[in-house]
Amino acid sequence: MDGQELISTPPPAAPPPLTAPFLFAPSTTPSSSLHPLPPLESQIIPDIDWVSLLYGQALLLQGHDESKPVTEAASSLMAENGGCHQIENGNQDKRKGNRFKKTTRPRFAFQTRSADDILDDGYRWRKYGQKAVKNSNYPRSYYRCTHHTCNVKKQVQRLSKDNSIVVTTYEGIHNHPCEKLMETLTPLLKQMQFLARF
DNA sequence: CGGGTTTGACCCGCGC
DNA sequence: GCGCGGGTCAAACCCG
Repeated sequence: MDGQELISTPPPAAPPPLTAPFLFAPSTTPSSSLHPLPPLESQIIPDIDWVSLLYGQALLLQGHDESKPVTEAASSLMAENGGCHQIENGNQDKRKGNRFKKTTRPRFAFQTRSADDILDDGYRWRKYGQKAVKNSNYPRSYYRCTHHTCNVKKQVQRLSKDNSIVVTTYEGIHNHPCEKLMETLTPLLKQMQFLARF
């Protein structure tokens, strides 16, 4: 996370009051891949909570309804916050099985100014491809979340206009806790549970 | 040896 | 129908 800056525009409407604003602040600002990315000189947020950006932990902290799948809860949360735009994604899993099955997956893109292509968002990613993209000097990298039940993907590409800008596109929502955040929070939660007994 | 990366091949949608 | 571009696969390779 060091040396990375989120570059994005504020959402059209003011974000709703949140129980943990510090967690949600970045998540209300990503620019959609459906729309032109914001000008580089727009708002810069130096410290980003990448985990909350992906909603999963925010849901855990808010104690989301266990009966609901995380993805569903996350989708509704996203709709509430108006932070992410959903688009219809075709062509999922083209290669094997249900090739032309159309699915709707949340997808959003944002820009960061960073020397590193890979942003430490708290999740573990496995690279599964890299392609040279037309009209771009830099290749696009494809990553999948390594969690066995998670089907979240992301694409990372550096802007040819300004090679200090990295465009990251997330597709899908994590259906599992973030390992890094859990590592951090577990001792705290244990301590809180211990103190709550008195 | 297991997990991650690299990279060429393959597949599909789309525009002409 | 064909070629192009984007997305994915999977074998080979690398590394701790």
